[in-house]
Amino acid sequence: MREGPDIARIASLVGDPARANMLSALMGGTALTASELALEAGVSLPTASSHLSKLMEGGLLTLASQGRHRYYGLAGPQVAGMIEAITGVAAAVGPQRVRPGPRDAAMRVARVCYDHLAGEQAVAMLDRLVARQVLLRNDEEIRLGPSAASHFAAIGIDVEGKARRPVCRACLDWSVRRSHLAGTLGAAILDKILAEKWARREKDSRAVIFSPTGKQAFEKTFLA
Amino acid sequence: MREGPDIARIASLVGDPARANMLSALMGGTALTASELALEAGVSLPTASSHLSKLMEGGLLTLASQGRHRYYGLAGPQVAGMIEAITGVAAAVGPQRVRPGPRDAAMRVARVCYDHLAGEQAVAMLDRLVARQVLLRNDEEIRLGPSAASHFAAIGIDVEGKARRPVCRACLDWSVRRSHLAGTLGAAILDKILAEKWARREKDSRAVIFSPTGKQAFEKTFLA
DNA sequence: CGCATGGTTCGTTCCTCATCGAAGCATCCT
DNA sequence: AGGATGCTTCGATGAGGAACGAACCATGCG
Repeated sequence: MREGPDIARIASLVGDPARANMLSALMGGTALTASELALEAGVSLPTASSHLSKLMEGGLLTLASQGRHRYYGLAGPQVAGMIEAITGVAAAVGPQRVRPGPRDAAMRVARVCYDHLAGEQAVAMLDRLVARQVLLRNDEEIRLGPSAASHFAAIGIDVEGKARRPVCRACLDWSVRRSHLAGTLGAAILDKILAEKWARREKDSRAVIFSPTGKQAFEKTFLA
Repeated sequence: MREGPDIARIASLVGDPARANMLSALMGGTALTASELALEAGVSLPTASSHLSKLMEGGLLTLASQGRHRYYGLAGPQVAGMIEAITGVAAAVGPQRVRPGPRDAAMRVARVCYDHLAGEQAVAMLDRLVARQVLLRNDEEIRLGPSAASHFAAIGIDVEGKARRPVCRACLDWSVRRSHLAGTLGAAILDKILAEKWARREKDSRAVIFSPTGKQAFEKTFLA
């Protein structure tokens, strides 16, 4: 009988399909209401409410009440990192997805993963940044190259992260079997893309849709 | 209803207390037999066996049969990383451990965490390496400093990792609330400590006991 | 070969927990 | 105020799965 942190308690919170779906949905980075999450999880509103209070009690979610709406969001990067880790194992281990899911074609091209960009576009971007040695990669480990600071400064992104998170991290993509860029840099790049209106987020989805000109600008900036 | 990797399946495997205890025990890095794991989890042998076959089916464990013994071990660094992530959240979230557990004093000083050193000694070592700028740290992110290669080469450790894992990573310590060094470098350092016989592993425990002279050598090498 | 040890399989019991309908509370709109 | 929307609580139902004892295979030893 060992002690230590109650890992079973946390894992079992994620271990229910309905709750897992909710958490996955929240990996989109935006907070969602109870009814949206109920829809996402495929359960009735009372059931969802019950799950949400459990997740709250477990400290995995934060709650922001705005009028009659109650927005639930992931409690922080550490929780998001845990979900990522579990998703990675599940993807590696599962024979799953008999059909490699053209489920939502746009989702495979580009989507939001908690607070950074994922999907084929994101994978291509990381590959290119590594090829140009702006970033240096050693499998799962990613760090800034010598030219990184000036390179990103030219785009208007400050890489001197003072935040409580790594500047760059590899995040395994479940659709492709490759990694994309997470961390504060990944988040900053997504911010940039949305701020410049190169792309917009699909309503009620994690998909990110690039406009024709936005795609050009993105490729010019990150895939050149 | 979303698809993607079956994260609930994986999480629910970890979500049972008995299985969570087994996995935690295996974080010690050494493979264990079914009966050892039954003891560790506090369940009967049949129950343990049932859990183990579920973990096997889930792809979380590997099995090595040796005569009439069957050694179960974690399936790989990715699985270990997931357990670490869950443990980190559990430690951060839990009010737990009413008594901050002098449970096993030696465990708090130094213990094995999957394949690297954890505990107060390990935390001190990471702090010192960062202070000396052998390693550069940005909260959760750790990378090699300019002098790292020569510094570790002098000790007989090659930091040029070709492995499928990051060279260095921060791993949150559940006893202290600080991080210690994981990754291939962390593993190499633990190897070194054991190879030099500076310390030995306590039987049936994750505790690592330094000999008086070994402790001196360790401090001279890493805490100077 | 026979016995002991290490492990798994089977069958049963039991309890937790997910689920939903109905009813209740809160907030906003007109 | 009255009604509508968003969400939570309550209570009853039901299913999954964790637990163990007993019996069953496999390996090693004398």
